[in-house]
Amino acid sequence: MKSSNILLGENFEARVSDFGMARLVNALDTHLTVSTLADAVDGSSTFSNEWEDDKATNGSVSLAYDVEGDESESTRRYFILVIAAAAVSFFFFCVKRIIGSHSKSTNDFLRKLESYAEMSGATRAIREPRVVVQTTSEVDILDDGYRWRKYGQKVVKGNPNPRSYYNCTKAGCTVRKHMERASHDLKSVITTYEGKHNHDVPAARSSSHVNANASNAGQGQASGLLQNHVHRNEPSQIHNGIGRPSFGSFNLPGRQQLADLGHPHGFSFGMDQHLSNLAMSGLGSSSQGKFPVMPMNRFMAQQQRTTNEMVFMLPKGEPNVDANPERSGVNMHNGSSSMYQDIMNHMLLGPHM
DNA sequence: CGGATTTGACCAGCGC
DNA sequence: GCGCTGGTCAAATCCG
Repeated sequence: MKSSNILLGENFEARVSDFGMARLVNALDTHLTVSTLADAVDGSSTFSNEWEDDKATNGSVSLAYDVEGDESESTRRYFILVIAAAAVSFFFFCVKRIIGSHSKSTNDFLRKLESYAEMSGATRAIREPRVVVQTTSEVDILDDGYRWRKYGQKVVKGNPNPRSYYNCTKAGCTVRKHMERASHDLKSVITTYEGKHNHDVPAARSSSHVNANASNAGQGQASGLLQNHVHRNEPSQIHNGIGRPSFGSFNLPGRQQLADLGHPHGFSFGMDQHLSNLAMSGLGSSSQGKFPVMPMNRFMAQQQRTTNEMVFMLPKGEPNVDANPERSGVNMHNGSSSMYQDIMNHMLLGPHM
């Protein structure tokens, strides 16, 4: 696998509805939209790329990027471009995983995106990669398949809800995460992952993560429900979803759509009206509530009882590059349990396989 | 009894 | 230098 060195700029945040790429994959039954938009920039030139994948997928994707000659916008445009490349790479990773193809046109397009990122001078030292996952959930516990040990809890400024800190229990694995309920929305759970697992997802899960937050009465039971669904029901669905794509068509409304969304620096994966809340956005001092939300399909009915919306974000102020090939393995087949790692690998490394 | 959780203390970074 | 804040440590406690 080749690392793409795609850099995610500061303040990058990405949203993906619901949890697990496999579930996302299952949801992609109509069309996706990928677009980028500069904030109130007039396009003196436009980069666009129309791409059409295998006929079997009936898919087409275009990317639009608006630029202007204003020098003061150069930094912003740089970030937008890089983020766009990362987002599209992420998107194409999804596509490629779904259709199981590596068509020439796909790879050409991805290479073009990569080259754009590199042209932007997108190389910088980074700290541990981070992924922020936001979900609307009745329970605090989001089962990502790994086993975690709680090592601390803290009330942070601006949020009356305590933040819980977890370590991966696997020996030698330094991955950490912390979870908290959003102050503005008690149903919203924000999980921040830091680092990358150096091991596979545990084959079986114990109840290690249950009752991690004693302040939430009854969560252990609810969490157990969630885990049951994740580990019994989902794998079959995931398996069915991968390699059996059901894409409709992709189209790219570009800036118009995002303008409608009212978000200045966004790009989004627009699904049809069945889809609920899949969006990616970058730049800006955005709070979660400011993100555009794109519709995304409903799936995982059991999961939805507790988890309705999932958002992936690369946190602000965390430039991310991780070109370590030893840690770049894609683990899609592990289903939702490896979602976090997939996100990390492909948002940071690109879709090359 | 072993592993996980709780929780107060401690530490480091940052801004003033 | 000091205070604030986020993050981590570790002893005590809980639980299966």
